[in-house]
Formats: sequence, C-alpha cells, structure tokens
Amino acid sequence: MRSEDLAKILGLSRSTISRVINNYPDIPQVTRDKVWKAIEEYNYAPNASARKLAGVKNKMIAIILLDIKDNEDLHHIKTTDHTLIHENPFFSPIVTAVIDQANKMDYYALVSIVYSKNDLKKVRNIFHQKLIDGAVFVGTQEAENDLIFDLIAQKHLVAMIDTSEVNNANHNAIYINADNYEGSVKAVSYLLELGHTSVGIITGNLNKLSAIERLVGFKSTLKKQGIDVTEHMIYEGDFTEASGYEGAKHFLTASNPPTAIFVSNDTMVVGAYKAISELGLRVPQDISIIGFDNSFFSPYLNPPLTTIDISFSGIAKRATTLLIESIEQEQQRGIVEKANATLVERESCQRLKK
Amino acid sequence: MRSEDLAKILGLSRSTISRVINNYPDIPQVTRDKVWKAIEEYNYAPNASARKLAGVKNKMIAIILLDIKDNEDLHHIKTTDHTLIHENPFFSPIVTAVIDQANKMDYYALVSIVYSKNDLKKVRNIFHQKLIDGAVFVGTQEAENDLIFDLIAQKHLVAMIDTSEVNNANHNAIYINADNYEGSVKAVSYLLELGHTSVGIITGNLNKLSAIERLVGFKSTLKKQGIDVTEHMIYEGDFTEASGYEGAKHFLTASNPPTAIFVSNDTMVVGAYKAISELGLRVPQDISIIGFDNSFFSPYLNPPLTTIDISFSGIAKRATTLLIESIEQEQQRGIVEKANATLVERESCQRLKK
DNA sequence: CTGAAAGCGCTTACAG
DNA sequence: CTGAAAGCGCTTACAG
Repeated sequence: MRSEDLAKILGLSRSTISRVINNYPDIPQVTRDKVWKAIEEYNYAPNASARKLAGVKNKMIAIILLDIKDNEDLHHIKTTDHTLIHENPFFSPIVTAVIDQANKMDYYALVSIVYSKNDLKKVRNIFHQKLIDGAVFVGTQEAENDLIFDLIAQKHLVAMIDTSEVNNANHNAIYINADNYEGSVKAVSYLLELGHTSVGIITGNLNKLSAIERLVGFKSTLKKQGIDVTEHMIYEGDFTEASGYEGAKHFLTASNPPTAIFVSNDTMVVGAYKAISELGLRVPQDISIIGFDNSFFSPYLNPPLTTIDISFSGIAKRATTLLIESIEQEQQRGIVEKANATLVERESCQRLKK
Repeated sequence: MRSEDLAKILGLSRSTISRVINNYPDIPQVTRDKVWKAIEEYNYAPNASARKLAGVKNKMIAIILLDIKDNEDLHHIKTTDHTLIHENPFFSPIVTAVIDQANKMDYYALVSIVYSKNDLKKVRNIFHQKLIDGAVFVGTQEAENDLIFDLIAQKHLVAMIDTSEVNNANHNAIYINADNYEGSVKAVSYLLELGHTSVGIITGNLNKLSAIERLVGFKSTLKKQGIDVTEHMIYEGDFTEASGYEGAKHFLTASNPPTAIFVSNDTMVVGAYKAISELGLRVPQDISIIGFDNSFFSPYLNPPLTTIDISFSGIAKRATTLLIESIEQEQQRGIVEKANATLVERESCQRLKK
C-alpha cells in the first residue's frame, strides 16, 4: 500500500495524505479524520526509505559495542541495575538503557558489535550511508580513536559511554563517564564509618585509568582521615579473579592483617572470598570486604557483597538523551559528564566494636 | 558525497559507479579499480535509503523483545553462555547471538523492546514501513499472537525464539524452542547414575508449558528406571525463589526425605539453598541439588550449581540463520525445531555410596 | 562496455 | 485548503 493508493481510495491527492501524516496545519478536521481512519483500516505506513530520501529524519541511532581483541578494559562494565523495569537480566543494562531511552524518544536503535579493527570500516559506512543520525559508542579503546575523531570532524554526532580517553573535553562529542574517584571515596568512607582504620586495597591494572582513580580515591580518603597510607596497605592486582585470590592471601597471611579490604572490582572479590574461605576465615566476622562495580553476581555471593554501583544504565540513559537532543538541534555538542557512584550495602562489612 | 559527484570526478556516469558497486560483469578491471580507489579516497557510500527505494534489499532485521506486563514466562531465559566470544556478560546471549549472526551474514540488527500492548503498533509499523526484511521475536506470549499471525498472513518473515505457543507447526514461521523434556531427562538420568533412587522435584508453574515438560521428563525417566513416581515426590512451585525455599523445606522436613532434588529452575535453587542452610544441612553432602537453565548466577552459588543449559545463544543463532536464509530466498518457511539441552556439571550433586 | 532516462515512494515549495 | 510537479540518490532495463 502506497500513499498513492490510499489517495485514490479517498479521492484525495498524495499531498494531502502526506500533510495529514506530517501534521500540517490548515487541514480541516474532517479530512484529517477521514485520512487517519483509512490509514488504520488499510494498515498504511509511509515507506521509511522514501520518507528519508525526501528529507525527513529517520530517527535512528546506533549503539556500537566495541570489543576489539586484546581489549581488557571492559571489566567495570559488568554490572546490573535493579531499577530497570524488567528484572530479568535479558542483556546488559547499558544496551537496554540506550534502546529504551531511544525508543522513548521515538528513535530506532541499531546495535552493532565490533570485534576487529577491520569491522570499523562498517561502522564508518553506517554513518556515510546516512543510515543513522548518530551513535552511542560503548567500550571505546585507542584502536578506534581515529575513526571516532574522523566522524566528529565530519560533523557526525556521537556519544561515548565510559570511554578510556582522557583528554576528551576538547572534542565536539558527548562523553559520559563513571566517577571512579567518587565511588572509591564512598567505599573507603563507609569502611571508616564502620570503625575500620586498618584497611588494605587490592588495586586493578594500574595502567588503566579506572584502576588509578580508584586507588587515588582510596589514598586521599584515608589521608583526609589522618591515616598514613603505606606500601604494605596496597596490593597491586589486575582486575582478575586470580589476582583477588592472591591479594587476599597476601593481606591475611601478613603479620598484622587489616580489618577490611577494599577490592577494586567485584570479580577480584570472587577470588578473595575463595582465599578467605581456604584460610578458615569468615566474611565479615573476620574480615570486611567491599567491592566495586556491583556486578550482576554480587548479590549472589556468600555473603552478598557490599559494593559500589556506578549505574551504567543511568550513564547510558544520559548519553542517549544528550545524543538525541543534539540530533534534534542538528548541532554537535562538546560535553563531559561524570555519573554518580552509590554505595550498595549488603552483608560483607562489619561494624567494628570499640 | 553522492554517486553523481564521484562520477564527475572520475569522468564517468552514475550508472558505471553503481555497476561497480553492485558488482556487475562486463566492466573492465581498470575502470573497476579506478572506481573503488575513488570510493575509498572520498569515503563514498551509497545512500541507504535511495538504494533501498531503488529496489535493493537493505539487509536489516529486527529483534523484538516482548516484555509485556504480567508476563512472567521469561523465567527460563535467564541464562548465560560461555561459548560467546566475549566473556563479559554485556547483555544476554540471545540478543548478542542474534546481532552477531546477523552481522556475520551481513545484516543490520534493529532492537526494539516492547513493554505494553500499545507498543505493538510500533512493531507492526516497522514491518509496514519496510524498514526491515524480517524479525526475530523473543519472549512471545498470547498478547501478541494476533499481531504475529497478521504479519505472517501478510507474508512477512518472522522467527520466534522459545515461544510458548504450542500449535505452531501449521504457521509459515520459524519456531526454535528449548527442549525442556530432553533437558529434564538428562538431569534425572544424571541423578540416577550417581545412585540416587529417592528423588524429589520442585516444579515450576504447571500452567506453563516449560514446567509441564520438565515434570513429564522427570516422571518418564524415573518410570523407565522402574521407580514409581508418587505424589510425595512432587512439590508444585512456581519458578520463584520463594517457592524454591518452601519446596526444599517441604522435602527436607518430611519423615523420609529424598537424597536428591531436581529443582525446575535455578532461581528456585537460590531459595532452596537458603532453606537447606537454615536446616543446618549441606549441599551436596546431605542433599544433592540439580537445577535447570544454567542461569548467569549459577556458577556463583555456593556450591556452584549443577544444572541444565539450553544454550539460548545456539537457539538464537539458529533462528537468525533460518530467518535470513528465508529472506534471501524470499520465501516464508514453516519450521519447528528443538535445541539441545546439555548437562553442566558443577558441585551440587554427590555420588551416593553403596 | 557505458550513458541517458525512468522509476522507486515519499515530502514540500509553488500555484491556485 | 489542496493538487501538480520537482526532487531526494540510487538502480537498472533500454539503447547504442
């Protein structure tokens, strides 16, 4: 069914059909009603391509998931968010949130997963083909910087979620990042409130920005409290379960073990729990543990893990909203925002008796 | 950049550019090379809408996630699949697998989440607008049957993953389902192999097909082994954690408790573990537990849960492949397939000493 | 081997 | 208020 067909049936011209659909003024209500009724009856919908070609925005964004080999920086995206409407972990909150927000703002969402540098050409094409009005990038690493900068230079609209790019403020793009520093401050402050003064940290890969920021938050919070941060309070891990195991062993077999450990991500906690259990110790009675990321599995750990949630769904929603806004205004925007981190209190930390 | 522009630069006509791009024969290699080189150089890509409008397939499918209110039938989609290329649970294996497979077959994937009956109109529109060539539906319930049957009648191409629709063989659509029966047989056979002869089952909602199939597999496997299935071996749950808790209490406080329990989904196991722990019993020393679904959290339970994996990513991949094949052949196909279920052996079942 | 032209199904100034 | 016509950027018979 084409608009021509519908026009004939109604004894009108295509122009009028089009005007009704596009909500032009100066059309009598009778005509309007007649047209809409026929549209419903015949299940007419304007051909998307023709519409687009004639100059109407198609309202489509892409979500580009970058998972290029040797890319290990996505560790802190493992999370879940219980504020989502559906509780089943259908798929990650980031993708859900972007799609949801796009749909809410009446946009379609195309999802594309990129596994290799080679696939980046396809991403470029999606833009050049005018298939989309803009895109949200997730998991960006250095590999795709050139592409993204190119696209920005060509006036394409892009948003990046939790990019590891540091000096991004100067680009005409939207950057929404997790606030690792704030999250870390919250974690350590919580331990201090519970009365812990002897605290260790198992860090992530210290060549990763997120790991560094978490460590810096740890140090500065303790210092502010007048606690000297010495070498033996820091164990350098790498965000893997194995390093969490080693880190916990390291601290708990020391001559003067801490009463609490800040583990820089929840994955490492899995290893840490294992080590603790092997040493015959219990969480939180013998050692308090706080994690970071609020990974999907954290509530199922034994005991359920107190950790830091950085609401990726909130970040995703924000990025999507800003992207679509800039699409509607047909204007690039340079925005850098940090998202809140919140403490999720569960059962892995104990208040210290005085 | 339009094909016209490129043509001018090269001193050719749009026709020739188009022929090179669409791989027409009878074009001298020199021309071909010249054109491709320019395409690369100027980052030219044919406008997707114009192309589509001119009759070229756009190669786009949709994934429609149905999550309409009062819809509780998605319980058994909670799962994860470790065969996926990236280990991080970015989002569910179903969506990843569909997108991946689509991308591999050179198709774009549009994802749409439907929360209300009202949104179904939008789904209808996606088809009528000719935005897509076909769609994979996930989580279908009765609510959207009318829509789907309509679309099928209109010769649209659709595939359904794990639909609860029973009499689907007569429709010209692709149905790929989990084999609940086979999975259940595998679970119970495993318990029998370990020497368990006194086995209980906590069922799911018995008004759901999946729950019924799992129960039937349980009964038939025991019968085949010459074990009488009596009422007291069956506890009717409803796939929720709470009912798992009650079910476990029920069995373990009975006068003659079983040595193993087949719990019809992993979510109920969470409750069952809680009950067992409260009763001062241990898994698997005092009671063996086997689950169903291989939910994402199952390896993190304590002890890690032995369960049945129904590889939703495999189902998704298969559905996508068949859908795209039928798109390429421009022909509806009526296909009903069941996917394999496999046992995932972890630490929640014990071999019984003779 | 390649160009000129029709056509895909819309939207939107331009007339009236 | 509404129709006829141009134009969006391609592809593809049709000629040559």
